Amino acid sequence: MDAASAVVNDIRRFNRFYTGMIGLLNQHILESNLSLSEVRVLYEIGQLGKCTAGQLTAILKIDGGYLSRMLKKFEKSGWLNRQQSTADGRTFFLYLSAAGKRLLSGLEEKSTREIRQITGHLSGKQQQQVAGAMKTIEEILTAQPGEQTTDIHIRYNLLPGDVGYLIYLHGQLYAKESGYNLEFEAYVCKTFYEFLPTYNPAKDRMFLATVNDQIVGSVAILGSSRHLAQLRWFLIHPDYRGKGLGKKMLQEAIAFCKEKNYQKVYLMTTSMQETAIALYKNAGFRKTGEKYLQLWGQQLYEQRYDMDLF
Amino acid sequence: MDAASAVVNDIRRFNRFYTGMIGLLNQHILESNLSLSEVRVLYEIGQLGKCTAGQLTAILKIDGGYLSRMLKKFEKSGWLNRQQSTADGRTFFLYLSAAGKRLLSGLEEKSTREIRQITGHLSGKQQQQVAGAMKTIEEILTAQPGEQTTDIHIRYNLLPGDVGYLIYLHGQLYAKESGYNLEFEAYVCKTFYEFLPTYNPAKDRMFLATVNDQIVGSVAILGSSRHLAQLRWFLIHPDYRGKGLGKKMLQEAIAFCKEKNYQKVYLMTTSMQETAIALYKNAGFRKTGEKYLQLWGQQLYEQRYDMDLF
DNA sequence: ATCAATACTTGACTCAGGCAAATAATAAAT
DNA sequence: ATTTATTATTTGCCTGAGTCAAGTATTGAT
Repeated sequence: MDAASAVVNDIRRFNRFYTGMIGLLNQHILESNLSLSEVRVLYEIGQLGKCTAGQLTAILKIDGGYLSRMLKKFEKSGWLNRQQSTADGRTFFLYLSAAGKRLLSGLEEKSTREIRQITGHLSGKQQQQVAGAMKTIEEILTAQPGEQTTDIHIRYNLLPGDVGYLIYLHGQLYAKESGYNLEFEAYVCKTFYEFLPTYNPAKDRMFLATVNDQIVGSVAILGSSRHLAQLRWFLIHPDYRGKGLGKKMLQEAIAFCKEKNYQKVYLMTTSMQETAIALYKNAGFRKTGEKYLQLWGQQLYEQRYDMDLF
Repeated sequence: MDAASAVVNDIRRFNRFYTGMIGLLNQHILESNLSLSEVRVLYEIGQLGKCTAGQLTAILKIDGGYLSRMLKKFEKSGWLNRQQSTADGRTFFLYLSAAGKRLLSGLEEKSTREIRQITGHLSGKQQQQVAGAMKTIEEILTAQPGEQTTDIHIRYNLLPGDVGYLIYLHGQLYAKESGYNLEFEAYVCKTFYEFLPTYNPAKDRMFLATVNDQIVGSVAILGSSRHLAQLRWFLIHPDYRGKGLGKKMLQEAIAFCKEKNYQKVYLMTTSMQETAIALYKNAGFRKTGEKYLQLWGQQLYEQRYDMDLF
């Protein structure tokens, strides 16, 4: 079975599962004298505030006639107020009355209790996982084709765990993509270990691209001397490549160099990092040195790139 | 709003979203002359193979009378065969006939088309993400309270990324739980950097507890000399504490020491690591030294624990 | 043999919800 | 200005999904 079919099966499976789950989670509706559709309508009016019947039929995809009767019932029960539009006498604006709002919040409270009952025995982390997974599904499935779904945030401070996570990313990605062995990870370890005691925000800066607080890209500028800076630890997680993130981060890094009046910035890389090198060149770096090395279980050319800033 | 309420809201939100989604995904059912419940029953019989009406009411939580009529309809349509149990004349075993199976596979095909329509514009990765998120939800929500949901696996080899991830875990957890600053993470970096070049499986061993290939606990034995070993990097992720994992890992580590004929094993820790110390003591370690230090942004007692192995 | 429990069936009913025609207001066309 | 088409909502009419309770047949326990 190919990957696409597997996905379809997973989704179908989940549908079946969640059909049952929704049944469980909507039991409170059974206790009220409302139908699921009625609750959905009430909720939607509560959310939209001022809306018309037409909007509701479009959003909830329910029959207009059915809705009309529902609204009549709501009005009769005192949950809903209607106000004819002055601009268009055919339409009525719908509002929940105080009683309607009370009803709705009562329903939400019951729903909360129900959800708590189902998720109560889960650990905090599991609950977070479930909520996170739900968000993922919703975001991806509601995204319009081509729309940017996840927003990437860049931060500049170094928090506990960041260094380790960066080493992890380097170790894992370079092993996967370039076949580097564990020595490389030890080397990265060393670079961070040597850097940390000298870290000074006045001359050094980290750029950490994060998605949901998880690092997906990095680059750093370290002041080597008064006039020379080194660019290090440039890395973009494969899932977030091709979105201009790398370019943006390099731009920010170079802007920082200029801001701090460095005259030159350089970086070390290897011939294997073709994608990164393309970005370096694009940003204005030029190759200034090359040396053949056998390192990290690979045969490679260590290269130096430099860039004059002013 | 506290975290728990946020989770509840996320779930409620998802319910609303997925209620609509299920509507979309079940449109093919409208085209057939079957109700959602009928399809669910057909599917369930198809899955279970040989089942009884009672089982179905229990699984799908539908009314017995309704089910009875449904089954009659299915039988009449030639989709279902019933066979009275010889052991219990009240029950009938239900099977789909060839026609029933055909009907079901036709429905699944339509459903597949529908899912493809919705997921078609997504990238392969996004589809994987959706499917993965769905699995997460299902797994977590179907787990029984107290049930071991995730199985923890212990491995002994060091893969690319492991070192970085361990540093990450140390940096993050010690910062959160003991307030250590970044210097601590640098220190951990150093310990790994110094260890890696000397790593020798004949005398050293890592123990990495993983869940879905993600490290959730660790401990290591490093041979200091022919007769003395050091236990290091003992850590259990908070979500996986209190399950006996720490105890088990220490036991394995000590067993390894004995296997390699070390006479003594020692470890360094600080007075703040009370939970770990309790486990150390329980495993047979005794405190042999203590020194006051100001380190990692904290005031603490560095302690040494030793254990004679034979 | 009797009685209670279990597995399913049948009868009687309700009400959610769909469809189409009706009504009423507005916009467009002549 | 009048007709015609369109849109927003309402009403009448209907079906069938699903519920509840009583009924039948079988089994197990005493």
